[in-house]
Amino acid sequence: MSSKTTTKTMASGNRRVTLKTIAEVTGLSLSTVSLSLRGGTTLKQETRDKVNEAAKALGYVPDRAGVRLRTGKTNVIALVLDGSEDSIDFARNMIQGIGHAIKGTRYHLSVIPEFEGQSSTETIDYILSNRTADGVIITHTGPRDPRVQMMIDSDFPFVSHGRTEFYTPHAYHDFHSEEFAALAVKRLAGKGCRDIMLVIGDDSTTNYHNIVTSYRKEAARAGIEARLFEGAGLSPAEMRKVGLDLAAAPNRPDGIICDSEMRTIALVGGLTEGGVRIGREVQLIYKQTSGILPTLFPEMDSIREDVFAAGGALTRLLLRRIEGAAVEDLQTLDEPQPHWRSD
Amino acid sequence: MSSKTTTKTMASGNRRVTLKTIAEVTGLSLSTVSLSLRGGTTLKQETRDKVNEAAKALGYVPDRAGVRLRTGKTNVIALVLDGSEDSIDFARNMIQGIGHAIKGTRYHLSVIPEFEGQSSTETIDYILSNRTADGVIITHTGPRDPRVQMMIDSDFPFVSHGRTEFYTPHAYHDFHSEEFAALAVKRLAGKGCRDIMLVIGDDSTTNYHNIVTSYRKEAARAGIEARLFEGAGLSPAEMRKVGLDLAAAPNRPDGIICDSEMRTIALVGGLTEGGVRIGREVQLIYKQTSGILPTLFPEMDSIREDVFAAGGALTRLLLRRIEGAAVEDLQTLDEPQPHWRSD
DNA sequence: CATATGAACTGCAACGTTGCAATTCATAAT
DNA sequence: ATTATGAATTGCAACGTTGCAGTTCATATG
Repeated sequence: MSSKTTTKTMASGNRRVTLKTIAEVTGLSLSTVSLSLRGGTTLKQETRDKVNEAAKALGYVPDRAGVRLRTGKTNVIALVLDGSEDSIDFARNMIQGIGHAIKGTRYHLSVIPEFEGQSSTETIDYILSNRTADGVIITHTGPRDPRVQMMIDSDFPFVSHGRTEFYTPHAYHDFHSEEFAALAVKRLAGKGCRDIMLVIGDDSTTNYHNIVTSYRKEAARAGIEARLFEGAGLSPAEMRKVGLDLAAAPNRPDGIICDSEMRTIALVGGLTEGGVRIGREVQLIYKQTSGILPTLFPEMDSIREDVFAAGGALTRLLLRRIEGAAVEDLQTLDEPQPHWRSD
Repeated sequence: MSSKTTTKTMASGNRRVTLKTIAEVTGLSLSTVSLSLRGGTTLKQETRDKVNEAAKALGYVPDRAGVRLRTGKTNVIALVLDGSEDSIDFARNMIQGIGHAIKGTRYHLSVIPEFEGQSSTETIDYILSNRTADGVIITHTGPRDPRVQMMIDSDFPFVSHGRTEFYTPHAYHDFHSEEFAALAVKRLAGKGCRDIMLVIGDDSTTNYHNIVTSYRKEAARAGIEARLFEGAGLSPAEMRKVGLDLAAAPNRPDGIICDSEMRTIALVGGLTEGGVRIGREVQLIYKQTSGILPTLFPEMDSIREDVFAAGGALTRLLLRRIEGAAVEDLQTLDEPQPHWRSD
């Protein structure tokens, strides 16, 4: 009953519109139509116009299976989705970013979730041997990430959210973690902290090493104590307990840097329960990615990574890679965006 | 140098393994191989064994494009991902649930993100006219959801996370919101509340109506005041302000039910800032889906929906629907799981 | 007038799969 | 020995696309 009807839906006797349909309508051969639609320059303008008009009028969209069978091109990009909970709403932001970037292209997004501790080389192996996508996006890379190795070896297009330490270069778009750590340390030092602590997670990632190295260097330069707390395997409840214990500890640090939203929430919960006021007894800077934390802790300093934008950037790099661009031109770093509160 | 090498990778001269390869190896015809692999019962056991062995040894996997072109079956299920931020990590949980359920099947998951306010009928229209998936999962349905209407009309397999009010039945797996509201009201009444408030979002969803109706009914039964606060369009910061104002309001409710994690965080932030202690001056019950809130507010009552499980349930329903099961058998409700704290 | 040139278009095969119609071949019935 | 029966297997066409090798046909060249 709605007056808003889909314009695309044709009269009635619906059969799929294929090249053949257009050929019949225009009176041209199938080959000509195909050629024309792909921009064959040997065709005369009149013919090309005729084909284009017919294609548009009929709502022609190339059949993915046909194209794929013939050319091997899947027009699919695959996102291998890490199970990590560190960054809140990481999946949604990343996927929306990708979705936004492929809008208007022929690409579809296939998502392959990974589960805790599962070896994701299987996933890559599957994609590689079944050519199930034209390119892959992976996240949370390690220094010698076996997935990266596999894809380099078989010269398969991919981008990583995260760097590696391979000699052979590859496409990536990464958060500038070194800069993150440096900014955070400087800020804490500037606020007068003398004994700071970095609460950090998964030591298997390149990110971990980048942050830690930069953290130590910058703290040394500022001449302040730099401790490390490895929160990797801890559950949120355990992390909360850490905060609580820290609140009561005699040698409590006067500044904390936290690289994960999940751990920030848990830690702050514990500290607060222990009577410590963030911004007073302890300074805290966290890495912010989701918009939830600023609502929760509007008065806290943070440094932001825009995951939506990262998804877009990764996708654009990948598409260029698929089109054959040199990997050296496909490496970008995302500058951390500090959000300092009242000074 | 790792000793763990992929077993699948064949000797060297790599060409894709197709039916033809198996035919050559076994000395059978292509048709026989195809028939056998699909379990042709007219073949003699010896032949079938031979084919199966060869297929396994060669690591045969049917080519998706070939199958799709021939049969029209895409072996893809599409998730239309709502942009809503209400439930934290909804996307990840849902996708992992789906991923878990399709593990071992031939299905891939294609994710189509939606953006704020965008009409998602286009998305459905695209899937429908290009047969780009065998089935669709949609979420956050409205009572007369046009997407549902479209898919019913074209008899296309789908499941929704959320019910509708159409006369024609369709497959769904939904959270039992009525039960959620009833449980929450009873709990608050049991704690002595006389004037409660439901903070709720998007009034375009069926869920909204189900909750509100049940909420009112149950409050009436308990003989207590039942207010409604529509938090739909509000940003987290605005929601926080609402909490702050509420803290200072003379007629502040003594119990609050919140249907969204995002709004819970913001509201509690505001209330707390305003000096109100949750569980003392005000009772609060929220809908919990992510594991973050219990860490943040360990002492607060909540009612849980397991989104991971929902993803799995939706997928199983959808696959049965694709296989032709009657929609009447594909409607399930997920019982809310109350988590009451210290009494 | 015969032939070369080139512009504009077309036929055909192939990608990997499936399902029907047809074929082979041994055995049983006449 | 011929034919019918049926079990086991195979050939062929088709799904929609692309790209190469032609073909057609008008015009230019000798």
